[in-house]
Amino acid sequence: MPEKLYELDERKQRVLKAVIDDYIESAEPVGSRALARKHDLGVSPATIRNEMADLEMLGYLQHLHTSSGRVPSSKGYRFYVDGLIPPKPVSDEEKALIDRWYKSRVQRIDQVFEETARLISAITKNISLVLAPQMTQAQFRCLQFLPLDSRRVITVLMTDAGFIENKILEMPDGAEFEDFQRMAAVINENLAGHTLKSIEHHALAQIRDEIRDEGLYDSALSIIQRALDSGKQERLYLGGTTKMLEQPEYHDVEKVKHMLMTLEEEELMKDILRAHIGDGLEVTIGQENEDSHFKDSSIITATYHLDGELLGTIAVLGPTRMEYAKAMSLLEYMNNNLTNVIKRFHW
Amino acid sequence: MPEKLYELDERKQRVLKAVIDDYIESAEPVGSRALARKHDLGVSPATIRNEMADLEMLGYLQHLHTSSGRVPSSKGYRFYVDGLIPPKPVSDEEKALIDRWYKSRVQRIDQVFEETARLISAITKNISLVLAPQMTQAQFRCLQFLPLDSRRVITVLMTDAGFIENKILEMPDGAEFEDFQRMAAVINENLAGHTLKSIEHHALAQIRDEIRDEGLYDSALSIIQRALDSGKQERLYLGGTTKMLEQPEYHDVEKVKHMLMTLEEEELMKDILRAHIGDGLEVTIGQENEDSHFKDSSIITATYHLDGELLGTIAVLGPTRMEYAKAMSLLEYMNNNLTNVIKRFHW
DNA sequence: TGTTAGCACTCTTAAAAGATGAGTGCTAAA
DNA sequence: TTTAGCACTCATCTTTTAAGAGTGCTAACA
Repeated sequence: MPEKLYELDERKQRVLKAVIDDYIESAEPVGSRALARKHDLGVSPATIRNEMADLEMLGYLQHLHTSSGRVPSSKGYRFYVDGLIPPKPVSDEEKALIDRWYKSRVQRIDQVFEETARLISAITKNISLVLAPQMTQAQFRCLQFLPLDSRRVITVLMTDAGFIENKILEMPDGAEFEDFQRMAAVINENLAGHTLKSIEHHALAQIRDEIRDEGLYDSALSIIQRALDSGKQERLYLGGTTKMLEQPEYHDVEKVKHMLMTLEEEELMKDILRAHIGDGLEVTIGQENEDSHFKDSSIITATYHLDGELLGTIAVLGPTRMEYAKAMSLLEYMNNNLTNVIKRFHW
Repeated sequence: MPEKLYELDERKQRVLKAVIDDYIESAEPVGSRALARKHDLGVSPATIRNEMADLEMLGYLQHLHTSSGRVPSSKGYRFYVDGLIPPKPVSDEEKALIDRWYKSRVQRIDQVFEETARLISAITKNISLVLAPQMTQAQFRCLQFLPLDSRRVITVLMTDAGFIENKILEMPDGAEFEDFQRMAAVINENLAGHTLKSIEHHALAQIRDEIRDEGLYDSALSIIQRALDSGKQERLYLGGTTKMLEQPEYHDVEKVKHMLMTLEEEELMKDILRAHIGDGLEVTIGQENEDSHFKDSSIITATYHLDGELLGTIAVLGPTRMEYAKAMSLLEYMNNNLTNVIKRFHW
């Protein structure tokens, strides 16, 4: 049966696309009559009924109740996303909006991520997630100490991606600020250009040799350690928890509560995003989600890079009935844009 | 009529208190029979009915519909809060929880505020707002420059309350890093101990005299300006948007959406909190709120201080039917506690 | 053989009608 | 002044009814 290869003939595909387009727009189960009226498929409702029955048998559509129209299944959406989806590029107005938005709101680099999340939510009316770069991927640029008082110094750590972290440290007994400055010189010489990750594992040994003083070395070690620590975790920015209420799927407070509580589990959400990291755009639909919390949600992720280095992930999370075309092209655009915006903070 | 002075005799007060206690707990309009059963007031439902009718005439209670029990009015809550409220101190377990919470989660000072908001929401199941100190109130401690590359320096600004802000700046043409260091010395000598606010207005003139170079002075000025800018605004931390869904008042998505959208207007919320700043605990109930968005909400605020200096405000925002006793004592406790926690970051 | 019209049937949703019950207000008696 | 009693009001819950959208199947048609 060569039919097997192309399970869906051209008309079935047209019907499927029409059903999904309709459902995405209306959030109501779609019936044969309405379908025949809106999209002119050139056949009668009865024929469409037959096609829909076939599509249901094949698993692309679902019946909620014996009566009442059909709704796409995960498999249906999958086929739609993989082949039927109409391109819906980001409009010029939207591009202009995005540009203006960044220009007016972003000062510090963490605001880039915050505003990116907000922007994605504003445009897609869905929840957005932005996983900001692990600083471990970033390269060490320099570490400086500033005297604070007789017992403390401020450690300022910089990476090549424009991140600056600071931390107040107690000086060990007997140490002078000059010792710290000497240490900084040694450290900077040895570590410049290394990724933060590799610092942890290798480069410290060399420093040990150069700093003769055991006690000072130990505190240097713990200082770097602690300075790195705060930069180590990826940060997750969340947007659109208000916007999502506009989706009819969340007109029930219980569902909202459930979703918000899930989103609050930051580690879980990070894991999910990390698991989705692939190259470019990745769409995970309903049942395809491993986590049971998201069996009726879809997640679209895009990973952004800088000079070939993986930096992070941006994502849209919403009901399976989602404007995939729009969300996907937006993420793609934001993806490229984000790289540019970050570069402004990069030197 | 001496009665006028004490509009409510002792029994009326007991009835009012019982009604409010009941309503706060159940969120259902309370009727005379149920009241007589639960609280033993020693009189029959009929008598209570009469008392309630009086209380309604006097404006302390309200009728939703001809039938169905009574609900407290803003005036009723006001009387309750001012005189009837049963003390409900923070329990030892809660104190322990708070202590552990801070110890395990707080590293940087901004986390203090973030976690304070989260904690208040967790305990009161209501929205919490924390208005973090204006850094303008804080005292300038020192400003340091760090070389970044040939064209840029990193500016690090410290205040006595432990805030550190940093910012990357372009060096003006012809300037050397040594110039910046010289400038830092001048600036530090002149500004140490001044509040950030006063710096803006006064102290800069002296610096002008000491730094002879006009061009350098201008850039110094803009540097300080920009470094201060980011610290100038008060920051608002918001917590409990998920927790609020547990209140029956927010079982309607439209109300939730409305509230969340209002909360998103950061400047509006800041203004409201600023307007509420008084000494110690302040309770604003329902209609007493000037902003129309909060006519059926209550806001409890507490301001926290450090060494007599106003630092900021913490607040609980919820439906008028709120556990005032609990929220008030919690805020009072957090208030003191916050001062201690902040002191850890203070030197 | 694929397409279509027709029709019985299903099931949801909305509106109407009734039943229940909590609560009030008033009157009259204690 | 307090209380019991009773008629009355409304919200709410359940049941009933009606309407409408949609399906599935059969038979006719091109």
